[in-house]
Amino acid sequence: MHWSNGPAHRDRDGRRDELELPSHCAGCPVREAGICGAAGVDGTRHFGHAARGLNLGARESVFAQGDPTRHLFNVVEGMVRLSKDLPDGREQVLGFATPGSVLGAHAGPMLGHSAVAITPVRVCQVAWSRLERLFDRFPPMERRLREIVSADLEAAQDHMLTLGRKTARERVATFLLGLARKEAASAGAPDAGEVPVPLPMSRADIAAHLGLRIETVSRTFSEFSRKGLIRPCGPHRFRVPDTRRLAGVAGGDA
Amino acid sequence: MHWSNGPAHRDRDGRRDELELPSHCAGCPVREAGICGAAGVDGTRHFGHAARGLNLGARESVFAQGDPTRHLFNVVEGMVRLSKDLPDGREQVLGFATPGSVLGAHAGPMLGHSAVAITPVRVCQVAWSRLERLFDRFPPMERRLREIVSADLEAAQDHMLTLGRKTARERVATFLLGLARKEAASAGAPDAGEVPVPLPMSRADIAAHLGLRIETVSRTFSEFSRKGLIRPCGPHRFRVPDTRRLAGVAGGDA
DNA sequence: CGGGACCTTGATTTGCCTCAAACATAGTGG
DNA sequence: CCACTATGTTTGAGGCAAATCAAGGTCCCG
Repeated sequence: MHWSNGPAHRDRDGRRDELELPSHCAGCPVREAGICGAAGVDGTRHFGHAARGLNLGARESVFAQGDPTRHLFNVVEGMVRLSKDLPDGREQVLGFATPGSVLGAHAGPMLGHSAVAITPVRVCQVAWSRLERLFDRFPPMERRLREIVSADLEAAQDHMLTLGRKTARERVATFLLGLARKEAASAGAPDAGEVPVPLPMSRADIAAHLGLRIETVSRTFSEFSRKGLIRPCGPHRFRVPDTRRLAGVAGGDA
Repeated sequence: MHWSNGPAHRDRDGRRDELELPSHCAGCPVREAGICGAAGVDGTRHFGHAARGLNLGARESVFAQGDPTRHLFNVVEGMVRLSKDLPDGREQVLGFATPGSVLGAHAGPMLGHSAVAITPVRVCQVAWSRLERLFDRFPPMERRLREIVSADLEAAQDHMLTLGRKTARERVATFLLGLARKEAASAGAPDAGEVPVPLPMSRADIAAHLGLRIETVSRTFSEFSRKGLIRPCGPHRFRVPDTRRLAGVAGGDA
């Protein structure tokens, strides 16, 4: 192959691509799931040049409630806690963002919630001003963003059902089952059983997510352990021996 | 004006427009707020031809949880109750759609909730298959839809805070205040005080929205009346004498 | 080995739910 | 026009699930 002056500069179809991507995009694990991958290699390249990679340590803030809506973020690695505060200090955790999640997709000029890293986190940051120009050029990117926001809305609606109508036991079971299913899906496991599920957030975060108090969450974890619904491996990891049984306690959701 | 062969066939800029719109779009009150108005008169015309107007009576269903995602709906007139059911019959009302709201913007193949008319309703129905072609031709429409879905997501997040962290009194106050503000905004009033606010939904709907029981909602209404926080005009209309005071009971939300 | 953050467990209180019944209001048919 | 029913709303009394109050335990890190 006399025309090749280096290894793997063309992919198996003979098109150039990886070569022309910004270095921080080349091995990105969420490219296909994220906005950047929606408009082909050309779109990814332009997106990559408009974006900036950020690394944050645990407890560092991505943005705070009330900040101006200047950037969109794509979570690449780690977990981010999204929360909304009442003026008197009460706090609701809206959800936990994982790789592939989009943050900051607000319609208004102010962000309605805060985003704080729970674990070390890598995010991709793009200014809205640049993003709008990208969307004009690559409409599939905007479509992808719309689909992601729609999926977030559906998740929010599921959680409204949980908060409004489920008991403490059902809420905790729903939460653990959701984590386990997500973990199984991202690990490619067929069923959520016996996959060790990481639980990086604190009991306080879980309580604030489920509309409960720390003590109630802790008691419910203990009860589930006693009944064999979960098998904890330290306070921040667990297994689900019988997915079906946990789903029964969770009360379904369709 | 010898070239004019009829009244008002050209607008004040001299361009043709109303003339070429489908008759059901000509006087549409939500055109500017909706998806259809996002891409100029040309976009509205194409949207109007792809859409079908539907009139529904109270209690009639727009769509049901589990239905395939085939159409997008734009509410033109009336109020629609969005709800999500648990298999055992418990139900959470996710929200109440009013003129301008978009329904059926789901990413997945199945609808995650039901939509039922509370009052007589007029909606505009478009098949997703046609809508996607419209979006390809008029990207601003897709942008508008994205913005609407983002706003819905933010509303859902506000409601998660209400469901997860507020007391019964705060929930009811938040709900009534929200209705009053929306009514004042749509009536063009500067403040929500003294505008009579319609309350078309039943106590059961309100309870199912706020994660409470009917009795609790009714008791709280009675308490608010006694304290002068609201002035009911029959069970389905009320006034807010002092917006500030009601907002105090609502516990804020930013 | 001391200090602090986090988690678990126990005892008690309470806000909302549950159960129960009376009271409106509207529609129906005699 | 008025029983009669169905549907929705209000009010009352008592119970319970989760909050609150209060220790004590565990883990990590300096």
